[in-house]
Amino acid sequence: MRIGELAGATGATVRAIRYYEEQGLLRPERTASGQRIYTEDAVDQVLWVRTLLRNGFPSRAIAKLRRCTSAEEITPEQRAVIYEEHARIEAEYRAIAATRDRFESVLAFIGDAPKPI
Amino acid sequence: MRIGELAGATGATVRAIRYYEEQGLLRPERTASGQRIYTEDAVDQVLWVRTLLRNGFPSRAIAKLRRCTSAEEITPEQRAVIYEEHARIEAEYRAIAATRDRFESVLAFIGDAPKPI
DNA sequence: CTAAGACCTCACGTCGGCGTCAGGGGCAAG
DNA sequence: CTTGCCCCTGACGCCGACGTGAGGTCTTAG
Repeated sequence: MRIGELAGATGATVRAIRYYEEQGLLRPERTASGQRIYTEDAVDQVLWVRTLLRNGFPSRAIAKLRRCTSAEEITPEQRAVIYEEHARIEAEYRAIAATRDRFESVLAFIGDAPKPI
Repeated sequence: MRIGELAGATGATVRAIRYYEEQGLLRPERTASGQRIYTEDAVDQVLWVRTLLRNGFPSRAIAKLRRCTSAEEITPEQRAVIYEEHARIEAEYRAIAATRDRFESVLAFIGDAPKPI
């Protein structure tokens, strides 16, 4: 598929997809004339990349993990990135959970009475 | 307390605290010579502001919520902000939880074998 | 063959949350 | 009184994840 189709399938913009490639997150083939050609897998890859980005992953961390596909060896650096990011995401998860709880208790009062935030 | 003490008590930098004021998130008193004076409450306020910012709240949303303190009326706009941000944080919570789970399953394999991300 | 799209590569603009000077004022201790 | 530290107001810098042209090329429908 070409870039426009991939964009449509993922909800990303064309510019964003080119940006992901620039950051080493995607490696599409090229036609003789230079147009990018993506496999079907790219859809899931882009969706996953966007999930990670939304969750605060720096694109460099994603790029480092990018090469660990099924049967390959995992490098110590990749292992470090995984531990590091896991810790970060665990902390973020707890923070979000706390904030969400606080909002829910606020919502329990809204509709009737105001509540301080 | 003065700004340096507040910074020490909250882990924020002096610059950050001045920035929060610039965005309407804090309203310290001033001495005759212009120095900022904070009450004890400011510590919790700053901590809460930073929690919200870490959780992806735009500072303008925080500013809009800032005025709804205990006994006051809540405006429709504030109500809207609360619902809106609650939806956002709920979505983010689910996304983070999913990513965390994915990482945990990866971690279950690391140390022994590589696992795709 | 031609015209409309879709695509290409630079390359500068934007936005939020501060960092980081520059240049100057306030204040408690010795 | 002066030394040293904290404080003040601008104002520019930075970084990441794109947006937004400009100016040219490719592809495909008619």
